[in-house]
Amino acid sequence: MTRIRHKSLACSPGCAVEATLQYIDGKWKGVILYHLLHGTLRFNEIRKRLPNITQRMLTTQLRELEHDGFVLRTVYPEVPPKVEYSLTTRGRTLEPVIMALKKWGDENTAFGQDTPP
Amino acid sequence: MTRIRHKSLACSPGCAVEATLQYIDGKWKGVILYHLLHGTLRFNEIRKRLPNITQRMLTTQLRELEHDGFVLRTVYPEVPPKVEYSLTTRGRTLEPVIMALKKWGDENTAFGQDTPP
DNA sequence: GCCCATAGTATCGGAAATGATACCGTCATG
DNA sequence: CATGACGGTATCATTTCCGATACTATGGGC
Repeated sequence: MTRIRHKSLACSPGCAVEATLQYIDGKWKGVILYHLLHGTLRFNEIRKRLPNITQRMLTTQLRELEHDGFVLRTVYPEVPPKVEYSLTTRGRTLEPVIMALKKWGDENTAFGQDTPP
Repeated sequence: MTRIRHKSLACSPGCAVEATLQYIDGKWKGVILYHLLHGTLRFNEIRKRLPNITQRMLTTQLRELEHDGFVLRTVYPEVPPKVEYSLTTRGRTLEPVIMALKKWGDENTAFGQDTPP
């Protein structure tokens, strides 16, 4: 059910590079983590920030991030449901990585913008 | 023929993160770039450093890296063939990204080793 | 009674990424 | 004349990922 990533990983030195990439690949995880760096968000709040993601994708990506220990999922027993997502301590260790990605993207692609809510 | 990556990219702010990831995803590119950071390498030298990659995969990944302007491919008209791969200036701009990935991997996974040739 | 919001699941199908395997050309060596 | 080194291609099968769509539960407001 939960995807079986992080399989063989049989490179030699630069293996650490691959290992890290395995965690943040998946088309949406990078951005999700980026947004969570700025604070706790509810499910639909994340969704608004990722206009093209489907509900299913967001759910699975969040589940994987949770499974990998980067994200904390807090369910409030209310109706309508309320679920908050935030970074764990381990999740925050990815900050330098995410920011390096962001920086490169800003400087080398057509995305130097930041639209505040 | 050449894969059509870098498609929609319709996230809002953290888009730059995704944009960068699109270039270095692909299961092998990260490591390839990492090894090339240390200097020019021939085809089979790279292959030795990535025990599990198939010839086809190495070729396609290198072609994509070349297409994206990160890698320079130099063919020497000799027999047997000799082809060298090195980073372009643009390729070197990825160094902080690669090193951030490497560092995180070293500190947070079971890959704190570096086996010298 | 009916609709809405929230945070999901379930199911299906297609596209894309990766892997396995076999083959190619040329010259040097034995 | 067979073999090996090097840097590939070609073809096919499989795995994996991703998207579209439909469905669910519950309580509050109208």
